[in-house]
Amino acid sequence: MSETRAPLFVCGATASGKTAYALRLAKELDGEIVNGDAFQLFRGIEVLSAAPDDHEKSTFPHHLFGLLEPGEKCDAGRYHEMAIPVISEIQSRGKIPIVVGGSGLYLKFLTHGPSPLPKGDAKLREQMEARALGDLIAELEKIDPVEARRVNRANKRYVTRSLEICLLTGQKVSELRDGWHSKTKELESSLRGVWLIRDRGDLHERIAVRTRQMLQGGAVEEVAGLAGIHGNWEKAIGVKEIRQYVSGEISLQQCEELVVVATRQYAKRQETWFRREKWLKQVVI
RNA sequence: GGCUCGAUAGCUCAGUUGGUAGAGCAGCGGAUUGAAAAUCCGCGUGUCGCUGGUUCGAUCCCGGCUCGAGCCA
Repeated sequence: MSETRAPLFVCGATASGKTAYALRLAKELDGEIVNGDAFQLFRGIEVLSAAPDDHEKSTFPHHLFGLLEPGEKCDAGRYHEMAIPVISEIQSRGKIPIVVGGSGLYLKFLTHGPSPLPKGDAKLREQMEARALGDLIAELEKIDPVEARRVNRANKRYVTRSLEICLLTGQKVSELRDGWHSKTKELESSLRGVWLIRDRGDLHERIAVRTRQMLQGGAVEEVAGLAGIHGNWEKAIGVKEIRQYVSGEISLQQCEELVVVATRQYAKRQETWFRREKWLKQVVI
């Protein structure tokens, strides 16, 4: 794997202009685009997830877009498994993989590698979901007191995950995680990537415009068309709001306002994530 | 024209028997290696409409004015 063909990461908040930036890079560096977005993996929600359109995709090879059925399950680990062979295949052809996306956790699996922790167990999670938070914390306390102190106890999902790992491995999560974290630190000097930063007001404006285009450009039809199909895709911003609109609970204008707000909040969380990735080169647009 | 009610944070409103005020939402900040566009945590940002009066002290009480809603003419 030649150094010059190492993947280049293009990160940034939603609506910051990653797609356009990546296409320019692809042209400049003779690269190919690899999706780094958790929701653009799914087929049938291209508009809702702001995936690149056919015209954009026609200029350079695009990988990992719309390859999952809407009903399929996915997680950061599966994404990693799918992306690694695609990236090496691009490199083997002498091209540079340009990974574009805003899903911090998914990208981190690519940049830092997956931890040796076991993947989620749906059945176990269902059981734990039914239990009280205090009960889960008490059990975690018995198995791994260090983790019980360290985990965000207010976040049932994180407590559940910690306990899940203990139960599946018979080991202490805290020790498993510590070992892995210490190993990934030195990796960062070899990573290449940019974080596209846009002025907050400008970003909000772009979110407002894009949300309107999305709702008028087919997102409502996409959501309506997938009625009855359950899976990860339903957690995309806009699904809940569009369903409320379709059922007549709220007006289209209210729907638009709610989606805009949710998108702005998401963009802020993304910036918090990328701010922590010190290896990313900041590019102010 | 008369009467009544309202005017407090970006928005919707609560409150102060007179000691310069607080909720929700928005906003801002943070956490986050296998659900992540998820999930969770922290932070109040204010000429209390304007103007006189009473008072040691007024956002609160009294008068006037402005704006808004309603009722009566």
